[in-house]
This record gives sequence, C-alpha cells and structure tokens, in this order.
Amino acid sequence: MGRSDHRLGSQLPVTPPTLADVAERAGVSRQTVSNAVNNPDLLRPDTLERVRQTIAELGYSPNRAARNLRTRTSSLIGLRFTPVQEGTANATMDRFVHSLVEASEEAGYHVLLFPADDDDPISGYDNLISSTAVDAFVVTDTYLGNPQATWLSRQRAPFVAFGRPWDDDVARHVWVDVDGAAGTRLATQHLIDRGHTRIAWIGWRKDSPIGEDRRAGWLSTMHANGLPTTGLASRVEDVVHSGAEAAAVLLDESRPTAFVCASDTLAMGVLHTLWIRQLAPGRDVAVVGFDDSQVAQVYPVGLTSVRQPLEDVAVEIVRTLRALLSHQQVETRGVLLEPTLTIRQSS
Amino acid sequence: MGRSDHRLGSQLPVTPPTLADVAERAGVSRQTVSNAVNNPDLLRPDTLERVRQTIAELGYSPNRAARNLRTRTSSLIGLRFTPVQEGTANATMDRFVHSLVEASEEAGYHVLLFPADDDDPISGYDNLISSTAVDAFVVTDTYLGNPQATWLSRQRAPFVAFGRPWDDDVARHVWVDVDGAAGTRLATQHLIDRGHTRIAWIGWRKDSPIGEDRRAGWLSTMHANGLPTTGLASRVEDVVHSGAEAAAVLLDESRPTAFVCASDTLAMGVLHTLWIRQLAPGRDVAVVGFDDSQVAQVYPVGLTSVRQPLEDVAVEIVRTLRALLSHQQVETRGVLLEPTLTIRQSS
DNA sequence: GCGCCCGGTTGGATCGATCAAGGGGGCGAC
DNA sequence: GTCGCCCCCTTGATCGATCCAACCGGGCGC
Repeated sequence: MGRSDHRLGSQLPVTPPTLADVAERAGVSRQTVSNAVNNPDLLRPDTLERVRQTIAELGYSPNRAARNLRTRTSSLIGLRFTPVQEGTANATMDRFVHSLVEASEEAGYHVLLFPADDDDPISGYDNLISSTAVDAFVVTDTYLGNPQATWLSRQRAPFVAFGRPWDDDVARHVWVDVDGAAGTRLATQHLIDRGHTRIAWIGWRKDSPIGEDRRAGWLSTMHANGLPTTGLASRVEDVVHSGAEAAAVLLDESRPTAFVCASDTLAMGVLHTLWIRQLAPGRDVAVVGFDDSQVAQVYPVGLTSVRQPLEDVAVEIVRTLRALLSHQQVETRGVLLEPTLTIRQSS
Repeated sequence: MGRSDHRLGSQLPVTPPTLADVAERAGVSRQTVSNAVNNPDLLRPDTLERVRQTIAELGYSPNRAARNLRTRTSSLIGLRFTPVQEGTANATMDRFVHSLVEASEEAGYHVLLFPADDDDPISGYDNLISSTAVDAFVVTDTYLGNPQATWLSRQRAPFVAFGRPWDDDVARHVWVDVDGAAGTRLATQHLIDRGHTRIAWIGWRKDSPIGEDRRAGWLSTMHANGLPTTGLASRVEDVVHSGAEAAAVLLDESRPTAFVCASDTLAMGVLHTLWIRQLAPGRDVAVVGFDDSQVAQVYPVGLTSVRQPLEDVAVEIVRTLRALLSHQQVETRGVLLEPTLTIRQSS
C-alpha cells in the first residue's frame, strides 16, 4: 500500500506516513510496527532497531484519531477555563493551567480548554464526554452548589477536583486541594514572630467556605498564642476598595499593627489605606496577602503573600488521574497540600 | 445493532450510543442520520425532526475519534503555552488564551495547550502535526529569530501568528497584531492633552522590535507636537527595579512631568520611584503603562494603561484560521488592530 | 417514452491503529 | 522422531463515522 503515488507531482498537502508505510519499508507487518511503538519488548532487538530506524527515516508518528478510535481514549484532559476577573489580583487559575499543562505532558496527556457557559455549566462537559473527546476532566470550581462534580459522578466520568467538596458530605469524588488554613497560620505566626500582637483579619463573606477556612487559620493561631481577636476581623467583598475600607475601619477602631488578608486583592486595599494615611507598609504596619500573585510580586514595596504550591497540585492531580484511568483503586479520596509563605518588605 | 445488551445490568462504564443505534431507533438508515447531523438540508423536515428527536432522546453525539479519522480533521487548535514570567506584570498570554478559547468555541474549535520545551521549540509542534492531532496552530512568540513560523511554513502546517514577522521580510505567513505605536501615540497624546510637555519614555532594549515600535509611537507624537525628546528616553530590562532606576535618572537629569512606559512592569518601577520621592502619581507626575494588566487595575492609585484588544485579536485569528482551513485564498496577509487607553488616576 | 429530481435506502469501502487469533520455525523433553 | 511450547511475527477483523455509488418509486417536463 505504498503512498508515493499520492505525493508525486503534488501541490497537495503532504500525507503523513502510516503504519502500513513503515511496515512495507521495513519489511515487517503492521502489527509489528505497532508493537515496536507500544510494546517494544515483544520484538527481537534487531527487528526493533530496523523498525525504529524506518520510523525515524519516514518521520512517522501514529495517527491520533485512529489510535483514539481503536483504544477509546484520547490522551486529552478537559479543563473548563473560567475567565479572569478583571479588577482583582486573582490569577490562580492561570498559574494552575501552566502547571497542569506541564504535568500532563509528562504523563502523555494534553490539556483541552473549553469555555465556561454561565447559562449551563454542564453543557461543555456533556459535549466532550458524550463524544468521547476527552479521557477525563479537571474540575476547578467546587464552590457551594456547583453541580458539576455531582453531575460528572453520576455520569461516571473520570475527574479530579482541585478543591474540596466543602458542603457536600456525600460527595465521593477524588480531590486535591491546598490547605488554606495552614497558609494563614503560616502568615499569622510569621507576624507574631516579628513581634506583632494585634493582628487583624480581612476576609471574604461568610458564605465562602474557602474564606472561612483561611480565616480559621488566623483565628486558631491567634488563640494558640493567647492573642486577642475580638474587633480584629472583617468580612467583605473581594474587591480592592472593600479591603481599603475594612482596613480604615479596623485601624480606627482596633489599632492593629498587622493585617492578614484572604487575597492579594484585599491586601492591595489595605496598602492603599496605609498609603493614604502615610503609614509605611512593613515598618509601621505589616500586611500579608494570599496567592502570591503578580501584583504581590511587582508592587513596589513587595507584598508578603501565601503561595499555593500549584505545581505540586497539578502533579498530584495528574497522578491521581492516571490511577483513575488505569482503573486502579484510588486509595486516598483527598490530598491536602501545604502552602508556603513568600516574605517581602510588607511584613 | 442494538446496544441495550451492553447496558443491561452493567457496572461497566456506559457505552455511548452510535450512529447505528440512532438509525435503528428512528427507523432510518445510518446515512440519513449522518446527513441529519452534517447536511440537514438533504432531509425532509419531518424526517429531520424525527431523527433529531431520537438523537436528543439517546443523548447521541458523534464519536470524535471516528469523525476525526474519516474527515482528517480534529477541530483542535494547538497553542504553545509559555509560562508566565514571575516578577513581571505581563500576563497578556493568559488574557489572550481566554479570548481564544471563547472565539474558537464559537467556530466549533477547541484549544489544545502544549508546553514550551525550551531546548527544542519545534518538537511540540512536530509531535502534534505529524500525528494530525490538531488542525492548525496559533503562534504567539514571533520574536527575532524564532524558528517556529519558518518551520511551520515549510511543513505546510496551517497557522496564524499573533505578532508580526518583524525581522523576516520573506515570511509569507498570515498574522494578526496590535499596533503598539498607535497605543503609545494614544498615551502620549493623552498626556499632551493634559498639558504635559516634558514626557519621558522608558522602554525595552533596542533588540526588541516590539519595544522599538512602541517607542516610535511616543517619538512621532512628540515630534508632531513640536515637543523635545532628547534626554527623555531610556531603554532598560523589563523588570521593576530597572524601571525605577531609569525613572530616577530621568527625573534628576531631565525633569519630565510624565512617563510613557513600554510595559506595566516598568510603570510600576516609575511609581516606586515617585513613592520614594514623595511625588504623587497623577498630580505631580503622570504615568502610563502598557497592557492594562491586573497590576494596573488593582494598584491603589490606578495605573493608566494601553489596553490591547485581545478579544478582537482572538476573533480575527479564528476567522483567518477558518479561511485557511477551508482552503479559501486568504486575501490579507496581516491585520493590525488598534489598542485603546484605559485612563485611571495615574495620569 | 425518456430523462431527471426528490428523499431517501443499501452495501461497501475508507480512515489508521489495535486486538485476537493463528502460524511457522526452533528448541527441549519424552 | 515427534510432541508441545515459546518466540516472533502475520493476518483478518474491529472501532464508528463518513463517503461513494448505485438504486428505488413517484412526479414532472419535454
């Protein structure tokens, strides 16, 4: 089944060589070439070498579609790519995607992005799973009442969540998450070690379990060190000016010397208030943010911030995914990773 | 060829329905179902309706792999995902990816990400193209001497570049780009309108054609308004402290009242110097950045910045890609889009 | 009466890799 | 000598959608 005829005198797009082309050229059967690629152990060394050489000469690479059809796999991991929120410093998603792409590559997977359809959060998943376009999903927004995880479980679609199923006790899916409380514990202890005793908290509204988790880290560390917390906590929207307002109120009413914030966005608000009041971040008042965003990195003073180990999260997720897909029993239902603290001049 | 037997009493993963299943259930032939999906015009309205209903009932969706194999397409667009540079404000790539994902979806494409292998920038492309895993690429870093575009052209692989082929006069590929000079022209004129006459430029080193383009916008606008430029320009590395140093030197030597910067990163450096010198951004000295990054958005004062129309870029790229893939002759070799200026308190 | 269009049906081939079964040759054991 | 077995490789069928060619009977125009 030589293909040279297709190529002769053609301005046509070049047809890549197939398994059969390699087989013919190397003087073996298709299956042998297939084995050379997928089960090299089955070949005699000299045959293997000959086939490999031919593969290299022809620049052969197995056709993805054909392989996918036969094996009923795609080597693709689906990820719903949610838009960045403008006006905030939150870009965790973006950094995570980078890590996931790299971790996936090492496991032989590629990442397929699909957009978020706010009207119907399920449709994107449904399309991909019912057309067997992806092998599995990585689900990122496991917030309250998000139907994705439940729906995917019911569909028996393999997936791993980045984020705990906070509210849902019966959720039986596998997840990887970062211990937010441990992060704020680090931050708070760091400030205590620096001699601060009046350390305030600015976090998100109560309906955010992630926010409450981070808050708990601050609270427990304060209590463990016998430090006061009354009048030192505030819960606001995750936007800069809310952070600024909260900081102003707290400074007036409770005179904190340090702030731990649930996000870099809020921390920027605090810095704004300090700037207005001519207070020097790090010297007069310490500030710690959360996420180690680009904002924290390039802000002139340098914002100390809790850094999520997204690279590790991605590696762990891919590892779990592989176990799921190879139908191994996954031993652990959840993995919790420890964040670190990136210390800069603001503390 | 009913599949109900596969489903009965199964703990097995559910096998999705196939074309034949739909055909049998709807009492038509496979070909008709295929036509209902791909060429609805060929069916009588009532037949079409019946088939569509059956498709909906069964939740049928054509198997991607089978379709890909037969049609030799994948509906996938490959994008090499380069890591964010930590310590800078540059996240253009991330915002662009979001836009591209959305624009692609509307055209029936999905975006496949693959990581950058610094040792061999070609290998990632080669793997995907030779295994016919993607239909086309979007290439983002068309900087000096980047071999990707040339290589892809030679391979006859369809692709559209985000970025002009600056150095390469013989490059024959299609591209979409943002007019950087127009952006800095906007910024400079904005400052002139505000009454500034001594407007400084802080840009990148001379070997960056993008940087030189942006610089040209500042230069031409200054000249057009009969304003001086000597001693008012600086070329540095794209990091915060370089921007800060450059600003300090310029302030000492040339007393500018405004700065136009090639990036938000450099603008942050300028703001840092202003802060040290107790100068108020926007009141004492105006600053304009480039990219409208999250940093510009959440920085307490609010950084005026040139915003690239990445949504439009993505739409234009996808449009061009579709033309390329449908073997239409693409009329325009390049498209240049106009940025806008997001004005905040720093100016 | 011939040819053609319409809205389908039918059988088969096709895409390229993989799976399951089988086969020839060599070797050791009986 | 031959039986069985393993090794290495070949062969035919398969995955599911699509494409192709041929064909159907009724209606229409010439």
